[in-house]
Order: sequence, then C-alpha cells, then structure tokens
Amino acid sequence: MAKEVTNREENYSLWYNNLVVKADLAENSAVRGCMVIKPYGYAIWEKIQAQLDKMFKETGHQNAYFPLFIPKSFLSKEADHVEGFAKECAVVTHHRLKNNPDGSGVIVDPEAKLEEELIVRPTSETIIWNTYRNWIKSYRDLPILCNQWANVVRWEMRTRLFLRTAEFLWQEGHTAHATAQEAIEETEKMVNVYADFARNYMALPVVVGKKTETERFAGAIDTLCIEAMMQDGKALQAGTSHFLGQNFAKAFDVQFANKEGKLDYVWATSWGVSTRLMGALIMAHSDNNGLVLPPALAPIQVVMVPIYKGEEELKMMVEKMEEIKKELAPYGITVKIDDRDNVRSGFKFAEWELKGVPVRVVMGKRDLENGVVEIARRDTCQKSSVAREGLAEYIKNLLDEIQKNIYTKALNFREEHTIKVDTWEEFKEKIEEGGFLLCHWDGTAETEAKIKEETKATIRCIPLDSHVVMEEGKCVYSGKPSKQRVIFARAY
RNA sequence: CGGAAAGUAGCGCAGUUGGCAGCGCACUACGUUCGGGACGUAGGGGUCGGGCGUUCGAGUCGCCUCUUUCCGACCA
Repeated sequence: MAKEVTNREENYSLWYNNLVVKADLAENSAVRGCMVIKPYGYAIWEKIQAQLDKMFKETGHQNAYFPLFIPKSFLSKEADHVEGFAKECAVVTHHRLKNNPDGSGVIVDPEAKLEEELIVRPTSETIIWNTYRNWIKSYRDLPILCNQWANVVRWEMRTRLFLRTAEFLWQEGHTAHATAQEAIEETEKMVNVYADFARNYMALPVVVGKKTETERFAGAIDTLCIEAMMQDGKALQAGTSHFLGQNFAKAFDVQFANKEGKLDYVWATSWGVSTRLMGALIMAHSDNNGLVLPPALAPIQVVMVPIYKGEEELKMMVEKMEEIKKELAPYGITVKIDDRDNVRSGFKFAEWELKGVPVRVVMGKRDLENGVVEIARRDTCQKSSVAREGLAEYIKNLLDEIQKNIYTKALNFREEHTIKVDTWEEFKEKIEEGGFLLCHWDGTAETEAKIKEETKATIRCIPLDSHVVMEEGKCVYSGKPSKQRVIFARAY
C-alpha cells in the first residue's frame, strides 16, 4: 500500500524522495544541498528546456556559453551586485592537491595557491559583460541577444529541495542594447515569454509584476517577475527578468559609438528561470496519489498497461498496443507500453500515477472482445471505457482537455485564495490562512520591512497585468495614500 | 551563527526498570497468483553516527564530539 500522507508538506518530500524526481542530498556536509536528479526527473527538465529554448529562439535569441569560474575582481566592479552575492559564493583558492607527507590521504598543496581567487558563478553578469566589452564597439554590433544554459552555485545557509539548492540548473539570458527603451522592451518581452510558458506549458497561472526596490535583483534598475501560488497558499517566484540599465556597462566599461558618432554606455537586461520550476510543477499540481504533470511537459504522455494471463495473452496485448502507439505517433504523442511481467498491473497503475503520466490506457481480454479500452485520466482520476475505433483522436483531445483542466484548477485555486484586505487587523488574520492579499501600500521600504517583520509576508510584486488592482486607497499599514494594490504573501 | 529535534539493516521505524539486535517495506529463491500497490514458505543483510566513561554487562545511563532535519538570519 501507498504510504498514508496527511498533509502537503509531507507529500512534497515523499514525492521528491520517492521515485518521482528524486533529489538525493549528498551525505557529505560540504555538498549538502546539492541534488541528484534521476532520469525521469531530468526528462521533465529536458521538456522544460526544449520548450523554453524554442521560445527564446523564436524571439531572436541565440545560445552561448561562458566560463564557470569568475575572477574575484570581476565581482567587485558593480557595487550592488557584489553586495547581493558576496555572502553566498564558493571560492576556488588552489589548483592542486598532493599526498599528505604523513600518508593520510591528500591535502591541498599550499604551493598551488592561485594568484587571484576564482568564484564559481552565482550568476554570470560579470563575466559576460567583461566579454561583451570586446564584442561591442558600434551601434551596428547591437543588440546582442544571448542565452546560456548552465549550472550556478549559491552557497545558501539553508537549502530546500528544488526550490533552493546550492547548485542548480538554469538558463540566463543576457542582452545588450543601444537604447534604454529597447532594453526595457526586451525585459518586458522576456517576462511575458516566461508567463506564456508558465501558463500554457506548466499549466501554472502566474501574476506578472514588478519587484519592489528591496526585492529587486542586485544590480538591477527594475526586476520583473512571474509569481505563482502553491497549493499551501505560499507564493513562489518562478522567473525573473531584469532591466539592468547601464550599471554593468559602466562597471565593465562597455561603450559603443552611436549613429551620431558619440560614445555611450550599453543598456542591459538579464533574465532567468531554474530547476525551481520543477518544484513549482510538483507543488502546484500534485495530489495524494503523486505528481500530476501537464501533458505539454510530461516525458510520457500516455502509458499503456496490459491485463493478461500467461505469456500468449501478454504478447497479444502488446501487439495491439503497438498498433495504437503507431496511430498516436502522427499526433506527436509519446507513449510507453509497460510490458513488464514481473510486477502486477495494480502496481503499475500506482507507479505511473505517482509519476504523473496524464493518460493511462488499459487493455485486457474483456476489452478486446468488446472493442474498447479503459482510459484513466490522471488529473481527475476518472476511468471510462472508450471505443477502440477513433481512439487516437480521442486521446489527442483528452490530452488537450487535461492540459486545460489542470490550468483551470490551479487558476481557480489561486482566485479562491486571493483577497482584498484593507485593514491591518484583517491583514494579520488573513495572512495566517495563506494566499495572496491584495493591499494598498505607501510605497516605502520602511513599511515593507515592518510588515515583513510582523507577519513574514513580503510584497511579491506590483502586478502589471491586472486592472483589478488599479484603484486608489490607503496603505494597509501606514494609512498613507496609494495608487494601486500590490500582492502580499508568504513566500518560499 | 542562534533555538529545537533526531541519528539502530537500502528506506521507514520500535526497542520497557541496563540483560541474546527487532518489526514493516525493499532484496534473493521456490510455489500459487495476476481487471487497483498479491500471498505462502525459506533466506540474506547491523561497527546501534563516533569517542571516552560508569557497570559483571550499555542501543539504553553520563560527558564529549560529528552529522542531519526543522525554526530564525540569507535567498531564485
């Protein structure tokens, strides 16, 4: 029997640690907080990667790759940036080991000390802008629209599987533009690409918004973000897009000759999403039977389980299933025929449900005689008998419906847990229930800090895509005037 | 770095006043099963985190130490 779980927190760790997308924390404390992604989990990441990569290319971007190591001096060039990342950097100080003279293993060779320490990238702005200096001389060299798929390391004091691991996989876009306007447009364009991806592929309703000054990326003028709500009502920042102004161009002296022949500093953006998206996927859609994957990102969209007695029957069922698989191929549907004969079918059902496969097709002798198959959908757990005739089209439509349904379910959940709050008393009460609180805010960092101190709630964003919040009012904390509501929530 | 809890088989755990190291799952073999996580029989698997001490005797008591998890500070 499946382990009985009673609350979401337990669920998450069960699924993480079970076979879904296992992340083993290494036992050595030095790499505690790094993760192992098992093949099935990595397949989900590959789906995310493939789709995002396609969308980046459709918006004119190209992939590139920059070094893992960043000379320490680079990091100190942009004051806010170093302030933001200095506390969580892994530093390489030596380049050689040697045998310990006393025979007890190896030690760091003190002779091999690096002249300048290397930082394992926590993000690549510095090394990329140091490179862009050599690439950009004229307005004709602009824009530069690069993306990098890479791993980065941030030595967090406390880690959490998928949401905050010491090493994580991500993509970081770094663009260079001739004008502020163009860079701002790029920042907006990319946050919208993320929102589009989240909504249509992850089935994750997200709010597009702007970060407050305190929550902003270190070194940015503006940070745009997509914020999602998890099933426990907590907020999760799922992606960010930064307008960096001329900060990095000035720090790395990247100037270009404009059309008038005058020198000017380049305008920059950067944007990224990470393996945190997989955490979001799990925490947004899973139910008590395990993961629920939106068809658009499921590595396996349809699993087929034969019901049989004896080798002959198994062979026959698999043959019939191969036929269905062939019919599904033109639709681009990925199918797994589970022909294992060493586990029972009930076990297979449970296992594939745990892995979140959207559609299960079951076929036995009975079905064969009646010209039907049994179809079970993962999102609603409903089972039905469906005619073998026209099955491929039925499944194609069902996958679309499941995709929509998962999104709608998450959207309804978010809307049910989003409320307007106008008094401080009510704020303190409602924040305990989780969810998004739409409140007026006086725009000061002081108020923001005090609210955080008293309730652990932060301003997730100033929404950009909702007319609901565009109304005047008074700050929920200070009573000072405010032009629009912002989203407060407790966050991961 | 502060506060709390926990370390016993691969995983999850029990172990009473100190007295033979246990259970469930998983694993191996054979048999019966197979339309929702099968069952029977027989097996294999342990430096009880580590060290020191108390004791005839320590998983259990004391001291020290290491590690992990959770809550803060930090953060995508």
